[in-house]
Amino acid sequence: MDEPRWLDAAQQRDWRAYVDGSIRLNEIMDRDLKSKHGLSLPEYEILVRLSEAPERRLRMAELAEHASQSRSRLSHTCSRLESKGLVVRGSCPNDKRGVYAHLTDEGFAVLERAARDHVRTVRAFFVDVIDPDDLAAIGRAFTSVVKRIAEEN
Amino acid sequence: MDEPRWLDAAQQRDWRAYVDGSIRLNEIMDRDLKSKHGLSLPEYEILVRLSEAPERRLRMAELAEHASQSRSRLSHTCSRLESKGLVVRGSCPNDKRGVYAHLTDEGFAVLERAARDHVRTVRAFFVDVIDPDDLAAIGRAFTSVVKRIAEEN
DNA sequence: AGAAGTTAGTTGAATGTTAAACGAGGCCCT
DNA sequence: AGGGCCTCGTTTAACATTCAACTAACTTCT
Repeated sequence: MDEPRWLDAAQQRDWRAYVDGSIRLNEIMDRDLKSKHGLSLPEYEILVRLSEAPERRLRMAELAEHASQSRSRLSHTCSRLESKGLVVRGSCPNDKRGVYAHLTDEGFAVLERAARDHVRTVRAFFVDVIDPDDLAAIGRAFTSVVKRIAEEN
Repeated sequence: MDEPRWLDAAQQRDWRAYVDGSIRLNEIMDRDLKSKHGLSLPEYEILVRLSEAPERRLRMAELAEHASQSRSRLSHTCSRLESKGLVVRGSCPNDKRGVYAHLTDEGFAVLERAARDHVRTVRAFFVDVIDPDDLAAIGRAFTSVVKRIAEEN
């Protein structure tokens, strides 16, 4: 039965502030991108990762990993992005199972415009409202979290 | 055209660590609750808020606010919870438009069991892998974020 | 009182996500 | 070569979420 170690009051307060804030922050980002650029946050994330990759393309599995999405979800989302003309999929020369997702010029253009607004929102609701030291702490903390989760598997 | 203030390298790193970590953390929590207790994370959140309310009940709008969900979403989710027998809805004496969501005894029992596992997961992947000072920083930071978002409207 | 405007909550349709199953190709071993 | 096993990406159907429309009830103003 084994009683768990419950969080103390301060830990609980901090954890909840995070849970709450992160949900609301997500909503804001999503709403903002959708209304101004017709992109959902996950779609935006995909475009970002592609834009940073060499030749602006990535294998589906890599892209899924970078964008923290399931493969299935990525597959669906890419289909949508493809039908909007922001991404094209092509086959992979050395591995015939493989598929490259490639950011189109239009995709890049949309992303460039979206990123301008996005960074303003990130500042307005996150970076510029918190202490720089706290931002660094967040960076450290979530880097540990990501590492911990990666180890799990 | 008004060039935005882009994030510097450190800010970008920290922001991304957070985005990445929070997505993955959510997935872990959700998967864990689902597999062990048949609850999604949003469902769990609803039960928690109800359990803490006086008489274990809240008006739909308050509950939506506490659980950071849209009213529509809450309505659907509550229907599901109701059909599982974890929640019942009843009418509100003074405001006839109003509806109370009320945690059932079974809902409370399910929550109690789920919470034990949940806190372990929260510790294993979050609280116990980060520095206590960083946790405090997270608390401060996201409290500001929530406040900032609340002011927006 | 009663018209106009607000707020509470739900609904249904469109959209997005998840979970499981699948086909196709690669890899390794004998 | 070919059997067994793994990975790649997609597909389908079930499920959850969003968005806009809606009813009912409260409020305000005259």
